[in-house]
Amino acid sequence: MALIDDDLRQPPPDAAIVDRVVGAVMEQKLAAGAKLPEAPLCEAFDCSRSQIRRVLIVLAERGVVALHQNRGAFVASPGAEEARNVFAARRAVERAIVLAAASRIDPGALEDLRANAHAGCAAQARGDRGESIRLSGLFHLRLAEAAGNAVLTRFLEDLVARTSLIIGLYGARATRSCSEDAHEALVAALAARDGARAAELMDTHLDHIERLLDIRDAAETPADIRGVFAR
Amino acid sequence: MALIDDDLRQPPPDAAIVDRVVGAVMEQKLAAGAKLPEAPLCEAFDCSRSQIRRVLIVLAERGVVALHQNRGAFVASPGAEEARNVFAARRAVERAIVLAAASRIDPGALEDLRANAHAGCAAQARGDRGESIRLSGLFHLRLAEAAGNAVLTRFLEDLVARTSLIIGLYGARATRSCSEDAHEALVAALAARDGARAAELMDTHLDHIERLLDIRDAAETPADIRGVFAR
DNA sequence: TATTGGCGGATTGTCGACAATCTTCTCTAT
DNA sequence: ATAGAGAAGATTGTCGACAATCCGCCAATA
Repeated sequence: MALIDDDLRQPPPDAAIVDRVVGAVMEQKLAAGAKLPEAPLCEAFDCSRSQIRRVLIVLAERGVVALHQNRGAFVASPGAEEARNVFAARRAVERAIVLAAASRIDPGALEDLRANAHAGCAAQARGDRGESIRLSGLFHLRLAEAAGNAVLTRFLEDLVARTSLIIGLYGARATRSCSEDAHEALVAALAARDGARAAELMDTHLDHIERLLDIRDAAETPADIRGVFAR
Repeated sequence: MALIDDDLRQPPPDAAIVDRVVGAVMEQKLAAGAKLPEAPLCEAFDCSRSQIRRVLIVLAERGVVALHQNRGAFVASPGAEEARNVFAARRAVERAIVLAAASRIDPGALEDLRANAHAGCAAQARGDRGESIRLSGLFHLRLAEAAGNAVLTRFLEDLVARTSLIIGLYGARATRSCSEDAHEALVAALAARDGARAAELMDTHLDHIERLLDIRDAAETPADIRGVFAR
């Protein structure tokens, strides 16, 4: 029996909390603009306020939450320009990732991706939107890991989370997060070690997702009046 | 006369402190691995410990400092693999930046870059290493701003700072931070709106810098023994 | 009825104090 | 003389309390 780790739970490490919040954003459990008060977060992860505060700083740095002076933390709500910039950045980063992956991916990782693409296709076929989104994000992240560049992987983690927010904000209801066929085609190109083709497919894939969205700044709300004169 | 902002100085905002530290790293005033105790930082920016602590978290998130449990903050010291990954990421990010800049840069920004490249060349000619490094970094960052993608610009800010650390760690004494000719050639390609050529030049430029370095993991130092068994 | 002003509760920001850990110096024993 | 144990000092991590600010509600007035 464990003498340590008794029934009083120890608080999770910072990174775990960050991942949980990012995960919630990616699965669209947290909508863009949602308030994130400190007290509920403390209870949810039962930890101290200092820890939550630290986590919120990290999330802000990643562009997933926005901190407003004396008003607290909110899930980020990217405007039209930022949304387009995120997609452009993703194209740049993922292009480099597939090029690297094409030349160094191992059979195990390849099979992993294939299974993921297949499962995603199935989830989408049976209308399981949440699982489909989750698997789609996971596909891109696993691919990044297979490319073996931790710096690019880190960049992509942030971009994927922000993309989820963007899809939630600008996505029409018909939007499927990822056409899973594209993932399977990508796996095929990677299996053939055809980097150029994989890069082309990835670019088309991301462009397709962006085109399915209606990225336009919303008409100014009463709240914007505040922003105009803020500071 | 100013009634506000009297002679008791208010502490600078977090972002200002972050920029100062990043700037010090870029100008090689702070060597990789240097310890950053909280108390001296508090005095330097005369601010509270909580603020410094917040800043250190941000810097850690950017990969510029490393936080060790109960040991404090240190300027990051990228290993060989991380160093190569940073260069690969820079190639990906800067390629996207020059492609965007080639089609949308305005004459003013172009002239700004030209002047920077010229000044950098002069600084290098007269052996002013510090100024040369500073201008070189500035060139890439200004170019990123001209590309108009804040997300990519942010990525590049981190990468440039980390590159400075890498050059400090692996650069032979003969290493010039940037062959400034490359910057002038880049400006010419941008002026001609030749995105493909600019991308090619940038890739060569970064590759050249990387090749001038001797990126290999050092033999394990006594200090590393601690790290191996830490935790 | 709609807008303004003000009050109370709630939330956030900051500071100081204390506990935990690490580092360094000293002393001792082999 | 060197290695190891131990104590003193310094540094970091965490918590709680207090001040400052914001939000929602209610009344008052035009």
